[in-house]
Amino acid sequence: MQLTRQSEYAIRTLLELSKYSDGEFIQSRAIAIQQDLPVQFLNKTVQILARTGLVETRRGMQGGIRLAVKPETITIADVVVAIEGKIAINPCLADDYHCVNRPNCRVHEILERAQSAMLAELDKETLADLVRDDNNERVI
Amino acid sequence: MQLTRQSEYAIRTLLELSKYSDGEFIQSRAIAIQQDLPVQFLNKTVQILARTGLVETRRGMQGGIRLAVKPETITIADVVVAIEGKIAINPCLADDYHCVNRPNCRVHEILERAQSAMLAELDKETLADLVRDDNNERVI
DNA sequence: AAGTAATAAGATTGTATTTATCCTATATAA
DNA sequence: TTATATAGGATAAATACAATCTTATTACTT
Repeated sequence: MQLTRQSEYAIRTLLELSKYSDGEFIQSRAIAIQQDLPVQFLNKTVQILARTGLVETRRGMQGGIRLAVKPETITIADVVVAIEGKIAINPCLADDYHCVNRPNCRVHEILERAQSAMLAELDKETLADLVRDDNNERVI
Repeated sequence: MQLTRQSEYAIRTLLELSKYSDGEFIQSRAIAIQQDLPVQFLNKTVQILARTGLVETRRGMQGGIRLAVKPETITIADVVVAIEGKIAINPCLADDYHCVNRPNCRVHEILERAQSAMLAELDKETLADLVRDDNNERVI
């Protein structure tokens, strides 16, 4: 329903991975330290990203995480949708929500417009855009 | 953090009141029936709207609720902010949120831009706009 | 003055969601 | 075969959301 912390973590994770986009696997622990995120929760987040095909993972020694696609092709909206599923800023915008006022409801219509405006904004920026302007230097 | 059902209820309530904007007090029960909302919860919502000055209430017989301002001057954003307080579509946008990446954080920046786009959309429409196009006829 | 009708306000409850953490399993390289 | 890293399930703690209950307060009506 909303943009959770996990979405933010996912963005930061992918942002971090974008800095290394030359095929090498980065350990989740390193990302967690770098971006100050709880490791275990980050691992859960990575699992989701892996299932949706945004990252590739490798277990065992020399294992870790890497982008599965070019950072130019992933928008922030892509990341958010990967984590949250279909967005609905208000319950009445959810697919399975039954409302007596449908389908001709001005409230619904306006909320939907607001949501679209938000998602459009998130769809403007790719990971590549972000990493280009990011102030956080690569430390490790 | 998000646009709750209570926000939607508030919008619907004010929308309903806008249909009668000639100074008469409408009972919350009538609004609840008209818009299919839980009465007690609606009363809570009205209390908030009253505190923020959007509606006036009167107790006792012949009492009820009415708009405190003209429907042309209330935007949907006004209503949402009245109910939710300062909006933050992501925890990192909250005022009291401490983040190591501040103040130079691209993620924060983009989320903020998305939020602004959303609020701008909600700020475009007033209650008067809504009631003009509303399909729900006044029944009582 | 008493009774009735309406909202105000505080307390409480139930549920769902969010944000983790723990533990065991599985894969992989050295 | 051992050390290392993610996978996945279970669970827990915290928070938020939605709703209800109860008692007060206000105000008209008779």
